[in-house]
Amino acid sequence: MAGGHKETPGGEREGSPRVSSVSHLTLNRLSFYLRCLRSLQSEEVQRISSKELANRYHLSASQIRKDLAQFGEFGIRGVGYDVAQLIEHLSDLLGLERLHRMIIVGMGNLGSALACYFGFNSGAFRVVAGVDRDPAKVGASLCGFTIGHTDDLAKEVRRSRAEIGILCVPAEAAQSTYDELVAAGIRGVLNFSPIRLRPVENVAHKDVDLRIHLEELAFFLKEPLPAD
Amino acid sequence: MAGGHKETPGGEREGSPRVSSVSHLTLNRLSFYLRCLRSLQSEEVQRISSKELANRYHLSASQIRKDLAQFGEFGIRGVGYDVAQLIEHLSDLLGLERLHRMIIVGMGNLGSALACYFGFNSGAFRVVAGVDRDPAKVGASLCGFTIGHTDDLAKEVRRSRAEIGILCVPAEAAQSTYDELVAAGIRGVLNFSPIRLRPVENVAHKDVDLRIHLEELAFFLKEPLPAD
DNA sequence: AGATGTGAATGAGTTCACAGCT
DNA sequence: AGCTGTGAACTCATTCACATCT
Repeated sequence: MAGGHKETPGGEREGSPRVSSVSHLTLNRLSFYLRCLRSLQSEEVQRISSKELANRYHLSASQIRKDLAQFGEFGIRGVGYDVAQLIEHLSDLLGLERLHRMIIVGMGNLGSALACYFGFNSGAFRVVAGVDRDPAKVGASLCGFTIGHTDDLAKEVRRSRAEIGILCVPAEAAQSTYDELVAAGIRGVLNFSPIRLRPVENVAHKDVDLRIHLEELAFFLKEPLPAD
Repeated sequence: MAGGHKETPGGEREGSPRVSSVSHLTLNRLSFYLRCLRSLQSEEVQRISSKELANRYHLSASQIRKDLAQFGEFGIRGVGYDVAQLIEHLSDLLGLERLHRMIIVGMGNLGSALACYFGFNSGAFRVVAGVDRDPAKVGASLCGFTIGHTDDLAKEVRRSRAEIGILCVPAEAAQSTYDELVAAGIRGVLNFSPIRLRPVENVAHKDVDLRIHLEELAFFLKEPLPAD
């Protein structure tokens, strides 16, 4: 087996040989903390302790501290954390201080939806291009860009200066499209197709398998309802 | 899932002891194994050892065996696993033997896309209903059902006999809509809204936060590309 | 022999508990 | 006093190694 990267088959696998090894669990929590802090800021809260943050959002205080301490001393002992400052630090840490341009490959149901999805077009993220194989779709405009043809993928990536590719093509096309994206110089890929990609060095990579989430739910629905 | 790792999807009550204490990591792997096995079956492979399965799909042989052994002795020592039999066992185990009817709440970009998404309308899953607050959307037909009004949520759930709710409403509406779904008798919820729901006993529950995946990617894009 | 199933060892991730700073 | 930051304890998850079965 090649380099020892940890994998969670079918669910989230996370790419790139990591130099600074932060677990994706920690990263996800940091993202979540950031969201909480923004909410607090809008409520004009200026300082917060790990304990209160934990109470408000059902988190663990010691875990908040551990997570943050990994990256420096952001808090003030005896006081807590400065909300604005911590937002600043976390945004910086997560790479959210600049805009990330994204291209969607495969403008089917899911691709089209994501192109206009608020979560993909707010804050540090923006969908700036999209391509599809189907000539009938090419040329259509939606949510701020005009759909190009998948044959021009590399050109579209360069033109739009996208650094993240959102892969929404069917399973059969996923690996080849991924390789094209990488060849075009993409730096990160969010893969919605239900297959495992052969990942490339130095390209960040995240699988999101929507079906698998349903199957997880199904497992719990199978269990007999405890009639209490 | 946003932060916590200790999520307890569904009210954890003692039903079958071994069934209720399966980690979601294991469950996701089982789903993935099942997919691999189906692919093998379509290639007419009849028997496979954990080692070969692992090699083919970049998994860990001992983990495959551990995962499966949790639920019984499905293999034949000295031989391997019977593909068809194991598919049967896994489908059964994951509750994929019967159809799961689903209702989408919030027919915006994402909701509409999921309604017609293949992964949500194949195998054991089918979207059978959808509702929205916007009267302009109510009455429209797509992908096999007619959009109802969110005010009639409980009625729609009953009429369509949906057991899973797909929550695609904005953050503000998420908690109240969740509560309505639960009151309407829904048994599982897949939550795409970016907030943490206060979960209810005995309702299976899974958060899928698409934005957080982007933020995870952004972190790796921020890092200096390792030259090693 | 050859592969499973499983206790034991290792490793990852989380919580505890407290030293040390404000 | 109060709260952070952190080593140590603990829990959960994966890998190893081998006894066990075909």
